[in-house]
Amino acid sequence: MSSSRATLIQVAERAGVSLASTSRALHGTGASPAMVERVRAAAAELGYSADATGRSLRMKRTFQVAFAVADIGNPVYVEMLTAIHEVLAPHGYRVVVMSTGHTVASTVDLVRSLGSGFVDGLIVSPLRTDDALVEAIRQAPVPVVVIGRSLEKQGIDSVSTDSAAGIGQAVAHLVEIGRRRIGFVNGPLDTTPGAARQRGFDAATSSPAFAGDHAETERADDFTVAAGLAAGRRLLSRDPEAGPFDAVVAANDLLAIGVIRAAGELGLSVPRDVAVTGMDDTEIGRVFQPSLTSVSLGSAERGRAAAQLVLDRVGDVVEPAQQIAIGPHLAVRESTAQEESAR
Amino acid sequence: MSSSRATLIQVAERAGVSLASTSRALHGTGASPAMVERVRAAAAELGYSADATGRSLRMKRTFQVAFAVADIGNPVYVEMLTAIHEVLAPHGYRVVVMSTGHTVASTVDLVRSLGSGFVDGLIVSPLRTDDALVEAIRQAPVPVVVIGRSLEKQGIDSVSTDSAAGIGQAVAHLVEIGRRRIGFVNGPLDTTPGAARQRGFDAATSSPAFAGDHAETERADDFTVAAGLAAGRRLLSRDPEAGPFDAVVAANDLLAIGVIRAAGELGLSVPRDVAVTGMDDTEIGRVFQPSLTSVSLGSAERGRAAAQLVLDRVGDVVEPAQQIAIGPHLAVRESTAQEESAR
DNA sequence: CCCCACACTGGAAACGTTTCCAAACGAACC
DNA sequence: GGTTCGTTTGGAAACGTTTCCAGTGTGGGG
Repeated sequence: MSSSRATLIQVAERAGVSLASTSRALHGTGASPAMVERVRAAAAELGYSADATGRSLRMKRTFQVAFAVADIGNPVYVEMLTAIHEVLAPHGYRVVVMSTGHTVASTVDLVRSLGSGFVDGLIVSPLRTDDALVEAIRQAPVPVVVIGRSLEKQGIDSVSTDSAAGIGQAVAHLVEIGRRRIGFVNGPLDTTPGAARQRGFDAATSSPAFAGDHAETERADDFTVAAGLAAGRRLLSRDPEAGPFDAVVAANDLLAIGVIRAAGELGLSVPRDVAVTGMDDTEIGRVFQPSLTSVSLGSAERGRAAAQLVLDRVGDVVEPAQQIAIGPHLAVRESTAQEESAR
Repeated sequence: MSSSRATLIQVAERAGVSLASTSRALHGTGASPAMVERVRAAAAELGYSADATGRSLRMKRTFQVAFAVADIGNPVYVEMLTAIHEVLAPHGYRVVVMSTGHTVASTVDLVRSLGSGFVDGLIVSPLRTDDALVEAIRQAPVPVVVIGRSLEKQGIDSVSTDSAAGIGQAVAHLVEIGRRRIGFVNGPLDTTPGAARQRGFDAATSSPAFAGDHAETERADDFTVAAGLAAGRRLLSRDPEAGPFDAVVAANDLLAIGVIRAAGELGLSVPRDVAVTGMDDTEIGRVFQPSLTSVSLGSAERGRAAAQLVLDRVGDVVEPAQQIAIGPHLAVRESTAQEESAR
């Protein structure tokens, strides 16, 4: 916290050569070995390291990428952040964390703020999307990659997953292990994931393979454990004519954990009485007791893909918008173990 | 992703006034109302927003703060990050996430990299500390706040907690509910938290209040669930003369969860047979079954305090290094419920 | 009626870097 | 030995902003 930093000019003076040569010598190209040696020595003596701001101004590159989500604490986003950082850091890019806020309007503001050019690209995972946001993204002065639903028609780079199909996989798995009366605990329908997952559940339970079986939905206020607990209580207290639920599909690992707790309160054993599936395949679900069967949406993989996409874009590759899709896959664990293997 | 952005010069031309006046009009000070109006209009028409890089270069302020930890995925750090972001964002500061790596050397490198001035301050929570790191921090060209142990003697701003005392609280609580044979599952001793927690356990179990009771330590390879599971198995399979363990203090929530799983495997019920405490009071522990009694070290609070400290420092307040201490406190939950209230 | 103080404006410098351009130098070829 | 080419070097501009300084104009007070 002292000693104002050395500048390139000072290095040049110390080495007794011109500013231009100094820059070249340090940066590496077009300088004689003698010059490089000389400048390096001077730089080392002064403890010089190039000022990022000056360089950014000249090069029109900040070497920063922003990652924006509504809630940085959400395990899914944490996993993405980690993956993004892992991809970007080796390329010399820093990651700036930002919050989209919970409304579309605040997300639009965020995208607009890119106008001040503090970042070379943005990876954003919006909870809700509308035309204004799409338009703002299209107008953005730097590459923007959306993690969420595919925005192919809109001509925007996106990394998506098919969470509807993922819910289908969960339902298929439950049917396969003999469950017939399946409840669905979903989050708010006005969010992109909420809507998609509802579609997935409705489609799966109206398919021929499900014919004759029973399905109902209960909606939680939020994608949290607390909301899942409340919704789980409501759902499992219902008394369908077809008989009690023997399985619950949750739209989320956190909701699933809430549901499992609700089941416990009501004296139901998981998975014996009720099998439960989650979605996102988070660490918290993996270590839970019983460990949670969950549909992985490849959070880390999506993060990596998005980061790579930004990297490509920043490299001036002007191509049509790319759509990358990461397929969901089911990780089967204790919460849906076959009856005989459950202790 | 189009239209090269408008510059202040263009706004000035459009408004038909000088560059200087334009800047003043937008920035707010010393311009006539008419001028402000005129410039504002021009800026709006051009969709102007000031370039962060140019401004940074001139003002010698990046309006960015870095937060560096070994593992961004760790729930404790996520909580800190969230808190830091909440404090900094309203002040117009962006948060850059960085990784310290797992060695002291790489942390030193990171601190040195501050020399390139891409950030106005740094909040770092190093797993391990040595003289080289302390020296690097002292030499750093921007304010650095350390979250971890107190660095008062070294004259470095720090936000610390007394995790040793925290372990003491856990032990006291266990003694209070009648547990007499307490095991301790700790992480690596060569980390700052590992060392402190061991000290805390040793102190607590050698105090008069503990006289006559039994204590043993088992060391996990890491602060993870998997390591906790392995260590838990080892510890609980021991057969002390004093009788089987009726409580385990874990240095960490993740370790605690591993221990609980190990107990389950060995047919031991928590909390009836073995009470278990964790540390950090993470969400994952709160929602676990049984919910985890845990020593809160105030992660969010520490994050907030550190952010505030950086903010003060950036505001040129040159004062002696500050030490902020956040007291630990115990959150009692199901994993140490009294025998009679356990179902 | 003159002068002074004040509010406002414009010119220009500065922040630290990279890179374009021209000049200088040496070597190689005819 | 003169010309040409290629390599290396230095001067200077540029990136976009804020702010110092001097200058202009207006108002009011003497």
